[in-house]
Amino acid sequence: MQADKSEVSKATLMRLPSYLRYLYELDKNGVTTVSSTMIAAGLDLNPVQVRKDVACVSTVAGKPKTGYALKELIADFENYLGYHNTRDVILVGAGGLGHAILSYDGFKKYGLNVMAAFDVDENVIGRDINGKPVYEMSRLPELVKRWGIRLGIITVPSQSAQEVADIMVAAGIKAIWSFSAKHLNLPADIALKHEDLAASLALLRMQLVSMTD
Amino acid sequence: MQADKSEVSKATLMRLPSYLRYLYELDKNGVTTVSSTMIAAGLDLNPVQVRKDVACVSTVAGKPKTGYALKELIADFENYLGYHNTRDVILVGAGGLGHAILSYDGFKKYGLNVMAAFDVDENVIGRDINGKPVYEMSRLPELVKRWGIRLGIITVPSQSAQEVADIMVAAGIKAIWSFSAKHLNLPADIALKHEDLAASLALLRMQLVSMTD
DNA sequence: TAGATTGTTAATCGATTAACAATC
DNA sequence: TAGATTGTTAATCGATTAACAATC
Repeated sequence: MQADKSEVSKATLMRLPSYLRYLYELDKNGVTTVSSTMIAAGLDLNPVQVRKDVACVSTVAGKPKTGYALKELIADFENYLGYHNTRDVILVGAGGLGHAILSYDGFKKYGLNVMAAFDVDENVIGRDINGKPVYEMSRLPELVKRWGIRLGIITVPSQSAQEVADIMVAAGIKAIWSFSAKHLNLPADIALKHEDLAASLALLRMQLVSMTD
Repeated sequence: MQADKSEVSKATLMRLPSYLRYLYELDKNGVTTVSSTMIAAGLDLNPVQVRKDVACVSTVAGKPKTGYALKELIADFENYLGYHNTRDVILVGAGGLGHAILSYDGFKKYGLNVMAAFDVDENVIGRDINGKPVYEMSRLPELVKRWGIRLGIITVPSQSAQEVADIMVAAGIKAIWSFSAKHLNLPADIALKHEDLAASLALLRMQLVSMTD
């Protein structure tokens, strides 16, 4: 019943990876069919919401009384999320967080391949982090074009984030994943996802305060 | 006009830190008053939304025609977000990401002080990361109680995340900030914020695909 | 058959945006 | 005064949840 991808809500899209992780777990435990009720219980969600979300992704209907065939459902999710369709990306800012991301091989299973990093710091340029070369910033445009890169990760201090984003966009990058604490002004046709840890923290602190103070 | 904190929506709460960052920038540039229109333009938001958000936080009304007094507004935001009210926290999992967080001193300005880290890896236990000691996991309950810690950060591999969360809760921690790709089952009275990078990535990839494929 | 489960339509809830009176 | 701006009420939009017929 797979819907047109543009019709799937942002909220649904962001839940899909957690469904898939749960399905992998069930699969590892030898489960062969799964119901919306089971998924909902496992992830603290509403069963109706699970059925709606699954309907966006799955190519075959679930069976009343039994639920969904697990292997099929996993394949549908992987396919929908493009986990087998690897995309090359680059990263700018080989500092603490950049280093951690370069060292983390887990993005590969999400279909993300970090080709290289870029930095302005002489001390890291030319080095190798987890097998990934760190190049001088000035080489970014050339290599982005050569590799056909469309997604860039920003892990630089906030005061440099806008400048780096502008360089990425000029080089032809179409989507930016930023971990810098800075609002980026970008052309409307560039996709942007900003990880704002201060925002998360504000939410968590307030929950904590309202709960026990 | 400061509203009861529990009435402020999650969405508003998560925007507050980005407002404050923008206000700091204006202050640095010598600006003394700011209008909702200006903030909205700077952060790509709707001016009405800005006025509503500001009303949740500010203790004085804005002036028609001129806007808000910048210094006052900054103080109100800092106060509301508790940035001067430092909270001690601990972190479990001194791997790549944990290391990056321990090395990052920027959380201090958000009122977060990472006291120490815990791990099970013999190679990091006893070491010091950015002046913060790494202790054996078994010492967590004792130190959490001694220091009165109420917030814990989880940066362990996903297969250990639930176990670590259970240990934290048993030790008296009331809020968990998790970076592990795993849904955590927790008592209802524990606050949880899960940073799901796979979810962010799903959103970004889909924007990219719908835009240019 | 009876009962658990799916898929969908309708109702509700929450957040954003539009409209507008009040104000400096 | 005229005009820009605030603060609030009403309308809209989007996402979640409830209700329920269809189905194996």
